[in-house]
Amino acid sequence: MPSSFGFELKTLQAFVFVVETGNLTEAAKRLALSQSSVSQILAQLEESLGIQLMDRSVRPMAVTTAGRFFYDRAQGILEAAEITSKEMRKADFKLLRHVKVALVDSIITAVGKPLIDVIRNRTQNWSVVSGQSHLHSHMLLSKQVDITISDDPLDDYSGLMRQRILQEPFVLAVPINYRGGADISSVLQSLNLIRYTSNSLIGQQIEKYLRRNQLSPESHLQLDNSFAVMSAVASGIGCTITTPLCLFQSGVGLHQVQLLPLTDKLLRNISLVSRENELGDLPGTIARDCKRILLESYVNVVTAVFPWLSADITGGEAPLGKKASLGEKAPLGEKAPLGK
DNA sequence: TGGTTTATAACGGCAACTCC
DNA sequence: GGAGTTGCCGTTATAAACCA
Repeated sequence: MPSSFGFELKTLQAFVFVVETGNLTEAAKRLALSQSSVSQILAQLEESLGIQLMDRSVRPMAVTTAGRFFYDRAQGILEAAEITSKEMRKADFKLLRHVKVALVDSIITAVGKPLIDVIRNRTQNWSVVSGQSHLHSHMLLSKQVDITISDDPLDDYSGLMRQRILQEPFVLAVPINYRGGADISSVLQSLNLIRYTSNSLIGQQIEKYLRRNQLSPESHLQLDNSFAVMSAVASGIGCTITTPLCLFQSGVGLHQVQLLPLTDKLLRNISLVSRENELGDLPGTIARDCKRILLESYVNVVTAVFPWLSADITGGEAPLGKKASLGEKAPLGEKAPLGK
């Protein structure tokens, strides 16, 4: 099949040899072809490109300006082809070349360092972007990233592989000196609700929950990040509905607020989503590592302060505290197993 | 003018394709 | 599956152009 580019690698090789030797006969020797063949190859190359690469008015023929430009490009193409050829022959695909991961802010703030270490150890090259989860779906579908770790499992799209790495309950966060009733109606009667902005996924989930429970607190304060929300709660401005991970990643001390359970349970899932059949077992491996990291760096810390949360924070199907993240036995409060 | 380099016509080998 | 056809790629032979 003729190449749609107007040249093939072998043709480029011949042209490069002609330029480097300045001589068809010498180039032909290097290529183990006849001088005639090289002459024809060169003529066909010029015809298909529609431009003169060699000046034949002088002997030996000289390269034209266009030819000089094409020579530089041809060298680059041949070098890339050679590298690719060597890499393919080595056939070492245990490490993927470049993996791009999008992480929801709460994950990267809470466990970013160990998680990036995991990605670094599993790939040759990597890049991580953060941001709000609603932006990640488009990036994954348009192949701007390879993996997302966020609270959006992209259930509406096919051809994706999803692995839940954390399930946690939404909770009521109230100032540390709050002494009123523990149910949400009582809390909202005495405290302003500090909301997450409605364009965030977590904000939308909370709004849905409020409508379902026929609660319509006034909207005085709407903030776009967990640090701002939790700082406002800690300083006594009001209460919020959030998750333990959001509190954990906010940087506000766990002892600076009270957490109360929601009577009508609302859960938040953090999932690792990747395109099917593209990355081998890497997504599964990273998902397992994520669960381990979350158990060690987050769950154990949070449940030490709020033991009643241990029943509701799970990774995968089983409660993280009871069956550990990797199917290992690590009761909450005990040291999670290190390493793989 | 002879040696060197390049272009071109004619031809062969081979793989892919078609037809029976 | 085998025979015929086609097109591509390469070769040889040779003519033409260039240079010292």
